[in-house]
Amino acid sequence: MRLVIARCSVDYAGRLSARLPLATRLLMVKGDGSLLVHSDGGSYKPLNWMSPPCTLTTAEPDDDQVAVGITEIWNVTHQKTADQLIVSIHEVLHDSSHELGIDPGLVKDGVESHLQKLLAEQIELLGEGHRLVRREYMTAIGPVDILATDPTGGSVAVELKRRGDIDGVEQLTRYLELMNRDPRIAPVTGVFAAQEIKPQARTLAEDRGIRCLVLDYDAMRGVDGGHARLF
Amino acid sequence: MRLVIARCSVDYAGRLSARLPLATRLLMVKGDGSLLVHSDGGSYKPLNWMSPPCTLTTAEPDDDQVAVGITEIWNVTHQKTADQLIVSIHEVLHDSSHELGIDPGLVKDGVESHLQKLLAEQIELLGEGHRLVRREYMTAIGPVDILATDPTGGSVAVELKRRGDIDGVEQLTRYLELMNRDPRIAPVTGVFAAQEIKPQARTLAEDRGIRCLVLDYDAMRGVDGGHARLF
DNA sequence: ATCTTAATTTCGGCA
DNA sequence: TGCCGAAGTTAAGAT
Repeated sequence: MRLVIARCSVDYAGRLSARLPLATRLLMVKGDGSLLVHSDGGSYKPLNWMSPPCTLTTAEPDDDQVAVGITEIWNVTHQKTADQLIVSIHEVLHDSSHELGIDPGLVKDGVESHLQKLLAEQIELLGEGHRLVRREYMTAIGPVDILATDPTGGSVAVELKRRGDIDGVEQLTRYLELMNRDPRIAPVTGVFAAQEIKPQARTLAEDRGIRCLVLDYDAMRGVDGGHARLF
Repeated sequence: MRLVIARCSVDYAGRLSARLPLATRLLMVKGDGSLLVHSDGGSYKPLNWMSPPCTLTTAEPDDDQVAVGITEIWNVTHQKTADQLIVSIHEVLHDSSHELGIDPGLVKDGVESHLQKLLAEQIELLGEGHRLVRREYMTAIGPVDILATDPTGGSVAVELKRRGDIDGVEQLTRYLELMNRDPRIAPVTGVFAAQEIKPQARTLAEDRGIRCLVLDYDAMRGVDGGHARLF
């Protein structure tokens, strides 16, 4: 990885056109040739960037460019889309290279897929006598997170979210509409399950006859054998 | 901005738990105290990070930590959510600080508004005999991107997206419901126009009697007189 | 300030 | 490989 602090301007031409006026910024050149342009604020998104696979070539400025103070030009071109990022460097304040090696990568815990797996294993959290039919039950407009049956043998469609807001209720509503048109599985009732359900989402769901279920992730994981938390 | 290259491991505890095993990485400390952890690959998203507003404190490792080779501990805590990022540093390979100043920011050109302008100018892409009524036609629940008339004099509401997915169909459906209740403009038909329409969105749209239209941005820009690109 | 919508989204999973 | 949905989404615009 190469780190350059430079006074520069940046032009991007690709899916849109964009320009960064002259200022001092960090240019991060990664091992795969990709480039990030970062300022000293904002959050993790760079001011501009080029994703791999891409190639970086440097060029000498022409006379006009020298006249306005440009000392070096970087041209980063995407290998498939031909998107282009052009960095006009006026002054280099720092330049260092570092060998990082490949990264083992991030290990996550506590995402929706895990919650889905736990609820499938502990399907009676939906109520006594419930049975799992299958996870990711496919419909024409997408997969229902969990399909189950209630004690009477009726179908139950479960939409699962980490945080339950209105979008999730809308999503479940679409599934229920579609599935209730299919005589093979109708009637289907809905359960909206999340670690946290926002009041507006609860109101909308209950107005539509959808049952809300708040899940305790830690408790569910505890039942699962309780592997320790990080801290 | 402070740039540190270090062998380190990172633990995050907040909305989820995550861990980065020991490896050499770039730690970028921005002027607002936020921290990005970057590897030498991937795209612009860091391996892990803490968004502002947050505070960085450093601590000496305890005896156990010294025993496993930790020389320094960084604790980055979000000021509102109490999310925590803990960097256990084993070895510092580079450490430099740089004054960047505030950035003038990115100037963009060529997004959805441009597509809307082009379609308004080339309204017959909706079909022969169509006429523009107006862009950004206001309704009680928000502006319809384009309102036009078809050859029979009926109203046509157009929802425009760069990428057409289900949300856009829902949005247009709401507009159509509302407008068809207004006897002055009813009946109104819908057109869902985008550079790319996802299959599920197309299914939902056609199920609701909404016509789908795929737009070729480059061709539309060419017809527009072909104003020059940046390069 | 809060909410809604777009993004040069990126990222992971599954057909 | 391509499609689809989630993300510690982030960011910009409107209310």
